[in-house]
Amino acid sequence: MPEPEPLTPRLQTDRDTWLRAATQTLADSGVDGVKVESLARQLGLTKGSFYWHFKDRRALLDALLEHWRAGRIDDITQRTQCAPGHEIAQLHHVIDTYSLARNQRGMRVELAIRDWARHDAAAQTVIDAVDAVRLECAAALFVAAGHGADDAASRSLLLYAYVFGLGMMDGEREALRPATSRAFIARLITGG
Amino acid sequence: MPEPEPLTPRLQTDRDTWLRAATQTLADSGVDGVKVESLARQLGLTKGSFYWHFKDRRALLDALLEHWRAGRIDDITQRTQCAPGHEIAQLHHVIDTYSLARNQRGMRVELAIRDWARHDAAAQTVIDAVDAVRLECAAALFVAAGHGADDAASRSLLLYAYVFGLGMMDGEREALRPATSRAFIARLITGG
DNA sequence: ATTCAGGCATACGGTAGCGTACGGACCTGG
DNA sequence: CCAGGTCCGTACGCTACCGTATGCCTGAAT
Repeated sequence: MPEPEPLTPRLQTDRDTWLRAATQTLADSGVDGVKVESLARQLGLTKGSFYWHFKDRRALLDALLEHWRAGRIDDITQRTQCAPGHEIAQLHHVIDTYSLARNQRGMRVELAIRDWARHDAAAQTVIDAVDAVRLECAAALFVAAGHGADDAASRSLLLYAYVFGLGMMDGEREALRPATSRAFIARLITGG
Repeated sequence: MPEPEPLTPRLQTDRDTWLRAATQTLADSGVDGVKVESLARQLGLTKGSFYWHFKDRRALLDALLEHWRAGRIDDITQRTQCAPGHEIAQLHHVIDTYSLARNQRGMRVELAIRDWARHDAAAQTVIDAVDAVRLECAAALFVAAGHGADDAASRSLLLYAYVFGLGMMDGEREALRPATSRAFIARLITGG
């Protein structure tokens, strides 16, 4: 008789090892740098392992996208919840979180996926979904802070375009800029 | 005795054919899509032609970078010259020019090079040089419009980060957004 | 102890791309 | 007419990568 446990416990572990290495390589070298044999060498394994866990390279990339999508949507929904009256402060926190070097790795993954999305429909779909949720969440904060719906939508777009544009222009050097400049820009965006 | 003309006139024409095709492919598929044999097929030529005009693939990429650098620096220095008193209007024009879909191709080239710069030192050097000139030019306009030096630098950074971030997020859909929203954001950036 | 599936290695064929060697067509000056 | 340079095609070897086939090893269930 078949056992009631449908999934072996350790089965996902090694699969996730491949996923983590792939994410790291994606951040470092872009999607074209994510190669099966290259990852295998890096992990001290061979393709035999990879093709046991994944149907093919595309399956790895799709798993990567899905994992990123879920993580980003979780992240933004949590990060945009706050007590009434603190919406502008929370928006400043969002700006800092995204633009500061502290999660430079997350920014590199994001930029790699955005570039990937320019030639890949699946990646573009994920980007669109994440962007939509982010814009909606930020706009809700602006509305709660007293801005009109159109203003809120425009400011949200400015916020994210600035943050990701900064990540693209500045890269790692952002942290060197004076905090007063960052605060000045954040005030321009939030109107606070 | 050697002739005084150092360069044959038509020599650059076919070389530029390769450069144009490479730029187009760069915009469409990123730097990894720029392949010698692929370009040759696209042009109805063979590698024999390519390796006569260029030492290797890297030489093509370097020529691409240099051409882009010169063009962008020319463009921004021209676009930021204006009569006194019209600085803010000129800045609005810069924002529109960069963010509107009208030069979507230029934006795709720019995004491809920015992505390329994340793994290539030569591309990064070019990006840095272009960014420096752009920020300087825009900041000069802000200063001429009456802003302080720090404000001007911050607003310039916000301007370009927004514009390129928008190009990355929105891609081709930017033109669909209402003009009132674009104008609202431009006023937030320029303070006009 | 035997069986069996999970997990991985080895080995292979196939493709795409880089760079080189070489040859040939064409034009131009002497 | 021919010598040399320009411009390009053909053919080759090499490497990196993808995906498949297949076999080995190990631990757990019976």
